[in-house]
Amino acid sequence: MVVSGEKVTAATPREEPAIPHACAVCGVRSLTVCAPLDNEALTAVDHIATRRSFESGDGIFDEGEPARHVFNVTEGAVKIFKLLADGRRQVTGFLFAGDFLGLASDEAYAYSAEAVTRTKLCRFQRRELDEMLQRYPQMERRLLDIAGNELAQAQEQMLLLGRKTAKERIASFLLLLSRRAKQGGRQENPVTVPMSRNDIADYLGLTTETVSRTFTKLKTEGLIELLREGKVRLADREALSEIAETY
Amino acid sequence: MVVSGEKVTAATPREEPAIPHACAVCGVRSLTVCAPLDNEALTAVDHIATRRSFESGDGIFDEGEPARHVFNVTEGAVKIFKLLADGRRQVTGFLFAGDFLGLASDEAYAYSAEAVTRTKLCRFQRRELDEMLQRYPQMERRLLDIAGNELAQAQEQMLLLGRKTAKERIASFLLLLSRRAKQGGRQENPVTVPMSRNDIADYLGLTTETVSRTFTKLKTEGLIELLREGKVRLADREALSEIAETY
DNA sequence: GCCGCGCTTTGATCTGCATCAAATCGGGCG
DNA sequence: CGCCCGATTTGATGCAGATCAAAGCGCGGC
Repeated sequence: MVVSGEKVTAATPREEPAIPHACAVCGVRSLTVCAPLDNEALTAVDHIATRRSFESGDGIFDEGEPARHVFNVTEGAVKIFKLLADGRRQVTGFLFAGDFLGLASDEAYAYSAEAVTRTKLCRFQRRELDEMLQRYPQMERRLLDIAGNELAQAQEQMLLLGRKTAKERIASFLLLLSRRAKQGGRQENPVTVPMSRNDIADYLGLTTETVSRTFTKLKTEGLIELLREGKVRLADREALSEIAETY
Repeated sequence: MVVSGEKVTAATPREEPAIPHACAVCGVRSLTVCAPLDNEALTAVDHIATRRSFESGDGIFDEGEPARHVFNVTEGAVKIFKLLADGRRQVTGFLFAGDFLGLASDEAYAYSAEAVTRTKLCRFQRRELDEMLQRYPQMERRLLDIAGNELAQAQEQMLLLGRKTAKERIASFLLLLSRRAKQGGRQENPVTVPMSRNDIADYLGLTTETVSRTFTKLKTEGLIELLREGKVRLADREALSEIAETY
């Protein structure tokens, strides 16, 4: 298996250069399924991992496809989504550095995944990772924790989709992004909003227009400031929290 | 009655109870986290389990409460839900015999749980179950599977809440109930709908009135029949599937 | 068997967000 | 630097489902 490198060295069937190993210098390890691993386990994981890069908009996998791989996001942002036959789309999550991608017990992916920004992933054969999980039970326990957190997050999102108003949804979303940025060691305020209005709309069960109008309204009310490069300053976090009714 | 053909360790210092343990005769074991356990493990599980009964409407636990227990539903139906400060409610799931209740890695329950019908639960101290999971890795793997399935189901529900029309939601819901009834060994058609219109509304992100109207419309169109005791006959499953766009 | 009350159904009206439409922005590229 | 095109914002109108209101009904209790 050749890691697709730069064109200049394309002919060489050699693997990555002789860095100790990539996992050893992984900046997001403490956030991932790899967090509890000792050196021996980490070396083993390193041997079954391959790194892949994606440009903004690149598909990573499609719903229904055989789920042969799982991933860790090491850089960038990813959206996962489901489609209806007529093209209606629901974004069921955004993933950032440290997040696990591909958790689903079934044979096939339950959703599609696509890079939102330039993104780097750490990829595993599911079968090989399963062996890992058997060898290192602390890894399996960690994965169960991750699954539990995702489930709680999913339920929070159901509450949002089923019962919150547009304004509450946007406030909740901004606070979620900020919270996630903080826990990933990124800047929490102003927060970077790397996804398009349309992606946000499909995540919040709204339309692009409503998302845009609601941002404008929050800005007019002085609760947020819209900055360059998709950054948003949460000017009155207190008030936003009150509106969101959570976090 | 002793389960025949299984090994009985002569060295066991403890007597088995005169009555076989409840786990041995558990009718839903094959559906639960206990499915992969051998006799020894099952006996251990039996010792840390207590059985509890609930009447329709009884609370089982509340969101935010310290999550000291986890449960298996052995009979009946349970709803889990989250509330907003002003009383808006989102039912995030209905659980039936065989379902696991309380999966959430955190210290506190992420949602409230309440019996929808007369219900029986098998209750574990979370701490004791955790020890179990360490002793019996196949149980932990099973739990990870369960979590994966719940996650997939949650995403399906987000698609429903974010993007489906009222009619599509009701059709999806009826098919889901029927599918779950089948996999739990209950009658799939006509399907029993044990929860109130209001609970259904709070699950589907609608109002009671819209749920009622939509049932009526489906009936008028000949797709379903409303029978006694909350049973619904799916008269044209084909058409319902087409409307639901899934399953 | 009858009563009463909560649940469900049906009806009339209202509204938040969708839809349709069009300007404006902004950033990548020659 | 200026052009171009998709993304965003803003505006006008429509509608699915919410809300408000009032009958039906069905089930448990007596």
